[in-house]
This record gives sequence, structure tokens and C-alpha cells, in this order.
Amino acid sequence: MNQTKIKKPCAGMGGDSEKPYHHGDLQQELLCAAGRLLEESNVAKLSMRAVAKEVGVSHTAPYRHFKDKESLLAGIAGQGFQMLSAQMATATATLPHDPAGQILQAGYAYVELALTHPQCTQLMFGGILPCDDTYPELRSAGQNAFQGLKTIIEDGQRSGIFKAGDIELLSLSVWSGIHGLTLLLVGGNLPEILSEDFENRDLIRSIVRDMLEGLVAH
Amino acid sequence: MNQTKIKKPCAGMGGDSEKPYHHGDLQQELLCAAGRLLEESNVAKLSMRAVAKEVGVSHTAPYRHFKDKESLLAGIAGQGFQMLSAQMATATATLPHDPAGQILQAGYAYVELALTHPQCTQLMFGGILPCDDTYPELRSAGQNAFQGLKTIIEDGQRSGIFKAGDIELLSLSVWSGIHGLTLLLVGGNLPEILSEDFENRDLIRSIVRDMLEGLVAH
DNA sequence: ACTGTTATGTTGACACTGTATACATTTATG
DNA sequence: CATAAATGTATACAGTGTCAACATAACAGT
Repeated sequence: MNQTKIKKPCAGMGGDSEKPYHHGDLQQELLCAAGRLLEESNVAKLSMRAVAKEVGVSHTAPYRHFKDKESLLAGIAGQGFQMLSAQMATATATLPHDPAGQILQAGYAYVELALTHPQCTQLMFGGILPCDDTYPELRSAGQNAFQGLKTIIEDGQRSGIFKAGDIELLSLSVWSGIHGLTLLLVGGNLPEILSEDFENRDLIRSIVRDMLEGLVAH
Repeated sequence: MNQTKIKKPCAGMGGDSEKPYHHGDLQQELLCAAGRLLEESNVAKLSMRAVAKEVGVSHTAPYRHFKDKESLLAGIAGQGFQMLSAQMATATATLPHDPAGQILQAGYAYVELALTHPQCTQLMFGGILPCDDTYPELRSAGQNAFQGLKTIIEDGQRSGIFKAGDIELLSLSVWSGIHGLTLLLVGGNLPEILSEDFENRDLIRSIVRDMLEGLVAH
């Protein structure tokens, strides 16, 4: 058998100088494979043993890197939060002096990332992972993403575009709107709700416009 | 053994005239017990066998009433959607001619119901149940709840309080905002995000105000 | 270079899960 | 009362998470 062991580092993160132990970075490979399998079905059907098999190790090998299944799931969610805050940052950076435009761009990014990894999104916000401080990485990652939004709001207030008010509360309004639309889309709850079929970007644009202008008539 | 078989119908729905078979309405009792157990942990840890034991039947008895575990979960979610649309209806009814107030009341009701049954809420919107038409009851229930919101918006437009525009899109804006806040609260994602501790009702009021007035300065 | 310690991977076992099948019992219906 | 349908039980099996015992590879210190 001329089948040599292939090392695919799977996601960036490392040059090939370090491959400290038997396999090259099994931990990362497990996370990656688990994320892939997760999207192929759903969190309830993801099994530790299937992940191990996918990577080609014994069914208990993952336990050297993750205390239990929940811990592996937390790792996947952590990756998701990192991607989220990265996406939000680049979306914001594209329109340096247009807070309203930044919100729209962030909305696009948020929704599109979530729709690319719907099961991961559900995992990040879906209450399977405990809310307490069991996995501190998760909290800090979420906080990081929110910080970007606060900065947008603050900029908008300084330049007189946005109304005055508690920055965190205003940011929460925006976050809630985008987050709610995103989870309705990801959960597939919109077809049952909207009689017409809209493009996702149209929905986002509509919601962002309403958020900016408000509902009341002038 | 003077231990007679106790019939507890558990949730309204029936007079005691009909108790068609061996147990009195095992289906409903299973749903009820499952909902209870669900809230005690989370959907990943809810087991069919535990539900059966809780009700006091053999571990295969539930399969006479639910095709599989997913079907039982769908039943729980269905109950949740019914409660939701009922709550929304009564919340709306309390302030007959005040669309803005109705939105606020509906928001209170939405959030508070969700926080009373957090795991059920996650189940309703969490992507464990399939999005397609496998469980039609779910879709119709969700549609029903959304209909109430559309009526509020329509009333508000007719009385000149709300701006003109596609009713479904405007309703979606409101729904998204409330839904997003709700799921952030239920998922425990807010403590990691807000530096200060707010009362839930304060958050809802703040978001509803922002939705009505908009973000832009006048 | 040898040794022991640590990090990592494997094998085997166990209790528990979802669920199919075969059987038993109760109720409804003729 | 007999028979069919509805409902509950007993048993069995493959798949799951995870623990304990063992194996090996990398490293640290002599």
C-alpha cells in the first residue's frame, strides 16, 4: 500500500514547522471535521464517534483533546464566534465614514455567515451549551463582536447621524434586529410567515431602513 | 395494594367524559412530562425512555403515539407555538386602540413566555426540527402568531400612527427585533455583552422605542 | 544513549439510548 | 360474545458517550 499519511491542517493557524505529536494537530482536525459533520445534519445527530472516524482515529482519541462531547461542541461554537467577529470587522472596515452603511454591511455579513453555517449558528445561540462561565472563550468572543457594533453607533452619534442615548442599549436594538432576522432565516421560520419570497438582502435592507427611520409616521 | 390508577389530564383540553383507552390520554401526558423534563436540562439530554419512566409506562409505549423522538419534540414545539399565539392574542387585546402599546405588550408577552420555557423556545426556533413540511402543525402555528402582529401594524397604518409600507416587511422588522432580543436573553448571551444589568422590561421598552422612533437623529 | 515522565492514541468494557419485532391486553364493534 | 383495532409490554440489537487499562511516541534530565 503506497498510502502515506496525509496531513491536512484544514484551517490556517499553523505553518508546518510544528506537528508536535503523533498526528499533526489532531485537536484542530477534530474541530474542523466536527464542524463539517455538524452542517451535514444537526447537533442532535452529531456523534463523537463519527467525528473520530471521519478523522481516522479511534473512537476515544478525541477525549485526549476534549473533556466530553459538550466541550467539543463548545470548540465548534468558539470557532464560529471568531469567524463572526472577523467578518463583522472586515464588513465595518469597508465603509470607514458611513455608520449607517456599516450597519447594513454588518447585517449582510452576519446573515450570510450564519446561512453558510446554519447548524453552527444554532449551536452558538441555541442553548445546548451552558450559559454560565463554563466556556469563557465563548463569552469573550461574543463580547468582542458586540464591541464593533458599539463603535459604529458611537461614531454615528459623534457625527450627529444617530440620536443620543445609551450606546449599549442602542447597539442592542440593532443587534437584536439583525440577530432576530438571522435566526428566523436560519431556522427556516420565514417561509411559513412571509407570503411572498424575498431575497435575503432585500429583507436585511428593509429591516435596517426601518431600524434607522423607525416605524412612526412623520 | 390499594393503589388505584390515577388519571391526571395534566393540561386542560378535555373533560373527563372521554378516556378512550388504557391510560387516560397518554399522548397528552407524554407531551406534558416531556416538556417538564426538557426544561430541567436541555434538548440534547432529553431521552424518550426518561419520559416514559416519568409517566410510568414501558419505554416503548410512547411509540404508539409518536413515530420517533423527533416527532415527540415536534409535539412539544407545537404546544409552545400554541401558547405563543394565545399569549400574543391576549396581550394585544388589552390595549384595543393603541398599536404602539400593543407592540410593547406583545414584546413583554413574547419575552416572558420564552423565559418561562427557555428550552422549549430553543426547540421551536433552534433548528433541531426540520424546516421542511414534515410537521405542518408547526408552520401553521407560527403563521398564526405572525398574523396578529400584521393586524397591529395594519391598524397602526390606518390610524396614521405608523408609516406606510409593505405590512409584512414592517411586521418582520418588529418581529425580528423582539425575536432577536428574546433569543439573546434565552440563550444567556446578554450578560456577556451588556456591561450593566438591566431589567428585561427595560430592555424591551428600549428596543420598542428605538423601533418606533428609529435611530437617526431628527 | 538510557531512563522515566508526559502527551497522546488504542482496545475493551459498560450503562444507556432509540427503535424494531413479537407478544399481551384492553377497548370498541359487529 | 367474537373479532379486529388500539394500546401497552418484553425483549433484542446496534449505536452512543465515556471510563479504565494498556501502548507508544516525544521529550527532559542525567
